[in-house]
Amino acid sequence: MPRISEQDMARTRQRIVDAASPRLRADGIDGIGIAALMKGAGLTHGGFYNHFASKDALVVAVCEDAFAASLATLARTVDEANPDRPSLAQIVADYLSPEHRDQSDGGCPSAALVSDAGRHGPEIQAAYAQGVVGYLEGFDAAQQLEATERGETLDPEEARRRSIALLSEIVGAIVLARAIRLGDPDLSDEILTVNRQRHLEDRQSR
Amino acid sequence: MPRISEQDMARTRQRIVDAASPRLRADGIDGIGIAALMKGAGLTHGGFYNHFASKDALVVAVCEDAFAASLATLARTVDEANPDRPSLAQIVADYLSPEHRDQSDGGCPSAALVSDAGRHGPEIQAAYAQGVVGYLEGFDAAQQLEATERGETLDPEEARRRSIALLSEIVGAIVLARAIRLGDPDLSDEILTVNRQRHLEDRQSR
DNA sequence: TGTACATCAGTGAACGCGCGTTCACTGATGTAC
DNA sequence: TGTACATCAGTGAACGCGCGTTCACTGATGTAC
Repeated sequence: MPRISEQDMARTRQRIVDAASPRLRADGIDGIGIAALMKGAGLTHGGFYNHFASKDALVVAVCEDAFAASLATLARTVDEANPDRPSLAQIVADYLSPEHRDQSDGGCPSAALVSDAGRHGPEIQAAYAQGVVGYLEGFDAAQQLEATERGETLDPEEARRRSIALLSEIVGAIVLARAIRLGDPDLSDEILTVNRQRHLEDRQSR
Repeated sequence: MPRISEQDMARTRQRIVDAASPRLRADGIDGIGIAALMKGAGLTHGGFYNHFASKDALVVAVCEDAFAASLATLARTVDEANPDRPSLAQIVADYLSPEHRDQSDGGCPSAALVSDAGRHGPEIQAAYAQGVVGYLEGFDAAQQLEATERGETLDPEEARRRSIALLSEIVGAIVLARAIRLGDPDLSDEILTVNRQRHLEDRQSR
């Protein structure tokens, strides 16, 4: 009965999400309009509401999607089947790299959307919070695995506290580095470098 | 010759800055318009350009003003003439309090404007960067004073690294806490609490 | 002191533009028989 | 198999609105004489 299959509908919807994701991160939720986002997906703006009830609903979908992709990378740190799995330190080093700072349209949605989420409603904040929960669980798991490999045990509550502090520090570092990239490039680099090094020291002294 | 004195002009300009400062922090640079900001200052929007060359110029002025006020509070930690001067730990505890999180229109401009700065031009980023430099200098000075009081010496480079890590952590913690306040209030509180406690431990173990 | 004039901060209409959302329409696809 | 009809994803004009900025104007204040 429908003109196109459910599968095609889902594909188009995903195309909209894929096109919107980088632009929302780069320009902010209020920094780019429906028309431009739909044009980026190769569509006209009127059809948007066949797929989403509102712009907020799209933002929720983008949050879910972007966090899922980001968490998949994090999950590789605990993929015991993968002999080349990255360490948590490696993940942090990548996160705090100048490349990640300068790639504002991709990368971690935590960093790109954090202030936007704070200025929007409960639906968007709930989607964002789910992503934060996922990050903390990923950090917890990575810490536990690395402790086990060193033959140590790690109190789950202590692991959680470290995960929260780690997420706060890397999110803070990258948003600060991005905020002054054009205004004081040296200080921007220094913020990334210092936080990268401090995390390495932490790991070594443990 | 001029209709009103230079002093009156400066007063009106300051009134615009004072009215704009909380609203820009709460709604974001792109979240509120010139007309609304001028109305908040009791003026009509057309006169705006008698005082500022552009909206960006106002944002620069607001950055300078808000950081100056914030840094004045920080400077009290090293005011040796003040017997009741707050410790750095107290400053951090206030910064990471639920009250500061919920007062999104005031408080630290670092936190409120960090993502906005990242999405705007070099002028705004330069003003923002100046504020960050001020914060770091304030943290350095407070650490040195507290080390001296404990009869210790603190390597300036180590102090700077700690200042950078501290600023990253508290900015990250508060923007994350604000981003999920409506979506997961318990986790929002937990992020503040954990970072507060970690900072206290740090100080004790040193 | 009184009058004519110049200055210019502030007013409010207007500029072109983009916003989120609605809606009458289109035309390719599917079903019914 | 062929034809009539229903569905509905996608189109593009339009809704009312707010944006940053410009500009002709106003009227209170200052200077000149």
